[in-house]
Order: sequence, then structure tokens, then C-alpha cells
Amino acid sequence: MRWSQAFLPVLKESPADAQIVSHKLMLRAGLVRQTAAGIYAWLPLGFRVLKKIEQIVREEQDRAGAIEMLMPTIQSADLWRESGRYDAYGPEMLRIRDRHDREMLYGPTNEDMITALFRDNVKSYRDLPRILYHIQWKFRDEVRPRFGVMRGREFLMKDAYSFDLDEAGARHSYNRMFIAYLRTFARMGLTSIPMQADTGPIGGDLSHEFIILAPSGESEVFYHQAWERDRSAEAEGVDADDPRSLQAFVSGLTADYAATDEKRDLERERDAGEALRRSRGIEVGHIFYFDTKYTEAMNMTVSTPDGGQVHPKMGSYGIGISRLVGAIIEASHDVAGIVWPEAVAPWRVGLVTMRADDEPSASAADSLYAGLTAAGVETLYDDRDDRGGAKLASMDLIGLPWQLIVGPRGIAAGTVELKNRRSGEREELSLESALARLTG
RNA sequence: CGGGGAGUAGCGCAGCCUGGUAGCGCAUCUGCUUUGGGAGCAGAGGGUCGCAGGUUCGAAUCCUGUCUCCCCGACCA
Repeated sequence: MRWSQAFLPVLKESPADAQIVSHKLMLRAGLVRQTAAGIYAWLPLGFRVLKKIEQIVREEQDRAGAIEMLMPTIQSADLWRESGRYDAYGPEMLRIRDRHDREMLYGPTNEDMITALFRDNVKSYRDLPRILYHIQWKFRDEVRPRFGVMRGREFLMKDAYSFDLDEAGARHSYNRMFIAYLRTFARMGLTSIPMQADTGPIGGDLSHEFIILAPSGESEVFYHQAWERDRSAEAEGVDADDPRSLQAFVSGLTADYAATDEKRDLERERDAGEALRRSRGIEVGHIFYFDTKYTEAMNMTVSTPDGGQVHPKMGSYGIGISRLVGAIIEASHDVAGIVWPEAVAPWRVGLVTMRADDEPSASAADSLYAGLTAAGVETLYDDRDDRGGAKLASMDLIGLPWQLIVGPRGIAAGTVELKNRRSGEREELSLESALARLTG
């Protein structure tokens, strides 16, 4: 993308409404603009990041055996009356009426709908187990939206739902998602820690919040230092299709202590001793098992091999995709701006001409851009005729992993400068080796 | 939902108390100069002062109502 032809509004100053660093940077770097309290328009830069995150989530869900579909944002109130939740959900649900005065709502979640869909189309144990998911916008009319996209009212969420014949199967589905979540966040350059969470009236230990560490996180968290390394890598050797070895792996992981401040266990903290760590964190995912809560309420049954009928056991698994954009920035930024992990960066390379009016450097930059593009390297090319320093500051703000800086002085010597955004390291390289480095 | 604060140009703000028809910095546009790390000078464009009523000869300014947004607390992907 040539900057001169893009829609990339950047701001020198932070809008006064923004309080936390990720919100300020998202506004300054032109990722989003607020249109109402807790509701945002995604500008091209933010949209690219959102899509990258979405794609990683999708790939890991598919890998875990979940099947993608798409349910609507608008739902009928009747569906929610059937599950008994229409009155129970409260004012967080946005209720609307259509032209025939029918009661509708903008979906805050999809358990009711997926259960109805599955019920109406699945009658046999042979169709179980299944994990279905979709990535769709949700609306929850939060009392107080804040922190930009981290607590918006409209947000993009991946929600998956598992259906199993029995509890052992449900636990296995849960464990599949458990490791899928570790992998998903690790691919985004995040250290995620599964923490025991409330399961409500059902009880048991089958609910975890996935928290990522960030200094400005909303909740205080306590964990064993074992969680500071990427545990998803440990899952590589595990056969996820074998319930026993998967369970052994998950149990091994959860043996290491991790809790939010509401769920602290002082005894386990004492056991952790010197290995106990304290930090702040952001919840980016939540998985839980809720047994037959919806299949009973909505009367879903399947026939069993012996001719009986049972209510399938369900679990649900959420990832806040739009929240992750903010969360990643909270976890990865510096004084100059955002520092994108490569996997989610809107572009991999920012190509800058220090002097767009200098013909030799402009044509060198043009050919580098052509070379990078031809090699499939996602490149933002700042070809504008503006002060080099201003352009570099904008590049730092936008935070692409690599900056390729082209100026008359270097071109005279046959070199360009390659800068790593995260480390700040710079190298003078020939055009060919710079290109080779970025395309290799 | 309780408590607090704010709506004036794209962004950040002043002006309001003490009414007289809107200003500063950044950004934008033009010209000249300069320019390998957020340039200088000169000029220009851009605002029904959130909205509606009221008071007044006259309202950004005073009064009333209303909408919106932000912050603190209780709730949450």
C-alpha cells in the first residue's frame, strides 16, 4: 500500500477522552474512531489487524476440530423466551422491535440459537461430538463502556459451542479448546495464563479465564513462574485425539498455580514460594462447561446406541477478538508508539523515503516496493513528499516490525537502512541484501 | 444505576465569572526558503460555540430544559 493513496489518519496529540495507553495509541495511529459510547468504526489500519487476529483464531479453531459457521446478529425474543433467558438477561441486552412490532434483540451471545439450530437438525448420537463456532459481532449494553475497544458495547467475538454425549466427552472437548487457546494467544506473541474461574451453580473445575500479562491490565493476577514461558509449545507432542493423554497434559499444566485477585488461594501461593509472581492482566478468553443447562431448557435430545434419549452436554468458549487488538497494544508498545508482534502487524514492512523529491532515492524505493510486493511481503510504502523525520515518527507510531529507510546519502553509497522496530537495531545494507533479508 | 466533570475548527485548548457577534497551538492549503531523524517565513481556508426554549436592543457568555461524551464506584469477552 502506498501511503499517498491510503486512508491512514495519524494524530500528534491524543484525544482527551482516551485514558489508557492502548486506546490513545489506537486513536493516534488511526486504527479506530469512536462513533458512540463503546462503539467504534474500524479504519483500514485497525481493520487489517482485526482480520489478522481473526484468522489466527480461525486457524486454531479449525485445527482443534471446530467447524466454522455464521449466526446472525439479530435474534428473535421468542428464542430467548424458550431458554428462559429473555427476562433473566437484564438491561445489558439491547432489545428492539421490527416494523410488525415483533420483539427482537441484538445478540449478546449465541447459546440459545446454536442449541435451537443443533436441536432441530441433530437427532442421533452418531452426530456427536461436534464443536461449532462463529466469529460475529456482539452487543452488550454495558453500564459503563471504557478503555476503548477493551470494554466496548459492540465487539467482535469468536464463540464456540461443544455438544457431547457424556461428561467425559465434554471434558475432552473442553481440553481441546484449552490447548487451542494457549496456541492461539502464543501465535499472537502473547503469554496467556489460564486461571480458574467461577463456574456458577454447576460447580466443578471446568471454567478458565485466559489472562494475558500487561502492566496496565484491569485485574491483579498471581501465578507460578512456570507460566512465564510459552506452555503451548509443550502441547506439540500431545495427541489431542486421545482423551487420556490430553487430560494428563492439561492437568499437568493446571497444577501450576494461577489466579486472579478474586480467586486467590493463599495456601497454594505458599506452596509456590519463591516461584510466585504477581502482575496485572487482561482477560482475552473464557471457556466453560455448562452441562445440560440449555439442552434441557430447550428440550434437545439425541438417541443413544441403546435406544434411549439424552440431553447432550454443552460447553462454550469465547475469545474477544476486538478486545485482543487493544490487549496486544497494552502488552506491546513503547514511548514512540505501537510495537506489533509480526503475526498480527497490519503490514510487515514500512518503507520510507527520507527525500521523496530526490529522484535516485525515490526510484530506488519504488523498486524496493515492487520487489517486496512481488515477493508477497506486506509493505506500507510512505511515498509522500513530507519531512523524513515526520514520516519516521509516524512509522514508529504505527509500529510495523521492520522499517526500510531510503535516502540520498545511502543511495549514493548503494545502501539502505533496515531498522527493527522492537529492538531499535539499525543496519546499513545493500538494496539486494535488504530485499533478501525481508523476503527470505 | 449512584457520585463527579465536559461539550467552542480535524486534534489539544482559551474565551464564559463581569453579555457587544470568536481566538491560540498543532494539523490542512498556497508560495518561497530549507531539508538524512516531528523545519522556517509569509499568506489562506475551515466553526449555525451540542440542541431547544427563555431573558435582553444584543447571548459562546445569563436562566430553564434536553441530548451526548468522559471519569470514579458496583458488573463484564
